Amino acid sequence: MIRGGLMRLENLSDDIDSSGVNRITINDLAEALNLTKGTVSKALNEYSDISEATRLRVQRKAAELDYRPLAYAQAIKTGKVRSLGLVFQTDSERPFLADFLTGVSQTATKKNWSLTVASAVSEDEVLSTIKRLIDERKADGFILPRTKVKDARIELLRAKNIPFVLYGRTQDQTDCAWYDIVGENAMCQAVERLYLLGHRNIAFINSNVEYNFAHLRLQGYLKGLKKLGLKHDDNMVLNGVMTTKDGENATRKLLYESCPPTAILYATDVAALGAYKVASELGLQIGKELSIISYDGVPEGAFANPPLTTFKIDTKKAGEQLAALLIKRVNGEAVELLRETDPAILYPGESDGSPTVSSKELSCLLEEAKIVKNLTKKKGSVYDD
Amino acid sequence: MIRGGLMRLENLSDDIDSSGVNRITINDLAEALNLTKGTVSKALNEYSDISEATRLRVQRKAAELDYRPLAYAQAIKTGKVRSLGLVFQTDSERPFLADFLTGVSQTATKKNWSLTVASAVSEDEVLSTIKRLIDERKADGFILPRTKVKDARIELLRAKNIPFVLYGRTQDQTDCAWYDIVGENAMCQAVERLYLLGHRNIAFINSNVEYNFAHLRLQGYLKGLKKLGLKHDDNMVLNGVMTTKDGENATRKLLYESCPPTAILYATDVAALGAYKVASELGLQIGKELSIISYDGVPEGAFANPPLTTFKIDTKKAGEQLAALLIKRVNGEAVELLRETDPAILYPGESDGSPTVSSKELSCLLEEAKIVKNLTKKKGSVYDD
DNA sequence: ATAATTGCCGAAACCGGTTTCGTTATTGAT
DNA sequence: ATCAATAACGAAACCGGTTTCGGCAATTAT
Repeated sequence: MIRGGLMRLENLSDDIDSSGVNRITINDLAEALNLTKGTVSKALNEYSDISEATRLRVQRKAAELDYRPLAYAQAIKTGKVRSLGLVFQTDSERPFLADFLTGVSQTATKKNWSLTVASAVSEDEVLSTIKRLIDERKADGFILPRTKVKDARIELLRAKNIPFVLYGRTQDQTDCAWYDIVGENAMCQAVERLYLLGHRNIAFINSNVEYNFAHLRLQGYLKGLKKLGLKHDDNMVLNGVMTTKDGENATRKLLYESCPPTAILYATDVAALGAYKVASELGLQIGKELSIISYDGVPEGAFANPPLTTFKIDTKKAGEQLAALLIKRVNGEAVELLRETDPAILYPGESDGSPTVSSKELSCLLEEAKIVKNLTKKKGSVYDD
Repeated sequence: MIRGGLMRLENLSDDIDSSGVNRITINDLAEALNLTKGTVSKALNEYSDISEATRLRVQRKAAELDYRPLAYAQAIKTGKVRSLGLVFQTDSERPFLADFLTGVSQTATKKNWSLTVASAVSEDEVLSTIKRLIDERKADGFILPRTKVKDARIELLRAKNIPFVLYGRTQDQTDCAWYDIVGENAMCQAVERLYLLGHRNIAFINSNVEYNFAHLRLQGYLKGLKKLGLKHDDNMVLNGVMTTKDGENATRKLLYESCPPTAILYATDVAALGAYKVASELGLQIGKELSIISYDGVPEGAFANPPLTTFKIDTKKAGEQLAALLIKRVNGEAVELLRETDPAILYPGESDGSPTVSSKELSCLLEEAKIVKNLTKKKGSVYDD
């Protein structure tokens, strides 16, 4: 530990020894077996020029001594660190993150891989963070959540020839492996369900259509309308709704139309939760005068009153699948074999039902409510921002 | 790429080239500068035996060529991969995880470190996962969230001499660095606040006292009682309440006591949220007949009706501090200098107020409510499990 | 003027694995 | 019996950095 007069200027102390205390290396193992480390390595990696007998002998001894190769020492030759990269943008994906991480990391752990995560506040920062992780080889490949129709991350990784898998799909599918829930089918199914309940004026509150999932859900909604012979009204579709507050405003806007919808379909639960506030404000009973259906299956939906009818997605499973797919991708499997989808499952709540009033009657009801509301001073919450 | 007849049995394909395409290595840099790689390395690492002039020349050239050393190649000599380890147990810490990760990873990124996360379903799995990450050197040190009074993770890392920092404190503080919010002060303050509002019968619904934070919050509650000359009643303290459902049951139990509390203090928001269901069930107005205060500052609390009075913690900041502390720890700073705390900040909502009824009156009210409730058949939710 | 010191850099070892290539003993073919 | 092929392992190069050590030139001390 003595450096003969030289010093790293920034180094603070050397007395911490967290380094390989008693670590057993491949040399130790080779010595114990009276073999060379090359042979041991080949045995552990199942090379064909090692006899069955010595392979077993080596593997048994390795297990006995609890030998585990240093990931970074392996990487220096193989170029692989057995780590999945995940860079998420810190905005609205909150409700799913924990489940998602659990899924990804459990599968990674099971296969002796690990997970390197980073967060970034903007798209540019996401890109630069991915670049850094690539350059330093902290990850062998990346999981890209929330894919956009045109996604800069995909272009980057494609250009650098780094493996990746999408959570979601995208426009240009070249080199893309993915896992996705077919949300468009769910939306179509939702329109059908509302139609069968008697609704004829069904609106759609969508997320930002830059995201591929929102793009697809809109298609599903439109497909549902077409299938049932309902005509599409541009005023009945609002895009770009990302938060509960947005959802609140969008809902209000739709209800203030001259011919308000008796049912609203939401692309996301967070948006749909905004409807509850508007409904109580306007004295509407959700599931009666106004029916709503949405998508995601966040816990808050189940606690809402009445419980939200929604299409639930299994976020943990998504994480598991994506981890497995990416590992295969890094190991060189063809992307065409690495594309999976699952359906979203409907969880009926009590937020949808047969309309108790027609669109016109609803309009009258709301006219009255608006007058009452303007007379009553709203009491502000301390949390209001 | 030809292996002369040999083959790794498990390998699927070799034609994927995600390895260093066009990566610029330290050799390239050395060549461009007409120096040896050793000199370049020393220049970049600010060794004192490199002249100011060449140091600058090297660093400029490195920036120009966008040279970034491979983390794993550095690690092979230094033993450090510049990565923070975080293994979380997948149970109830959901609401904080996203913010926490954001904080940790942002600070890590800023200092050119990365974050390796894993999840585990049990304490044993947490321990084995930490062991694996150590053995493979996927992380240089660990952040331990949710420390227990006696914590097996601490014992493990202490024994292996691996750096770690606690989110929370613990009983045996040997070798421990930490960041924590002084929740015990918040609890004491809450008791005081309720006392000043006129409450004399204040109950406490606590989390599992195995966790150090719960242990401390109980101390804070007791200290508050003592300070104000209120006598401590064992029936007014319930431990082990972890979920909203638990909180509901615990609240009900307290209210069914012969002398029910007019105010309940909760160690966590998730527990306190259970009170809302009980209150609506029993026809109690929170903030009037029953006052509640809790701790954490989860978003749901602000949306609750009436909004929850709670002590908010800045989880993102906690992540940032812990990342910074751990990096310093890995760099060899003494633990005594790496211990930080912050106060929890009170966010007054409307869930606490002067009691509108005495404890005895409340008891009568509840007696009536119970009879009514038994007559009314409760309509089950589809989400009930 | 000579010896000792210092500043600065090159040469080479080293870290712990993986992979290539060479070597020996054995087997099979002619 | 001879030769080619094969099976199984050893020897050594190699990966991309870091760190030790040695050496030369310039400076300082004697």
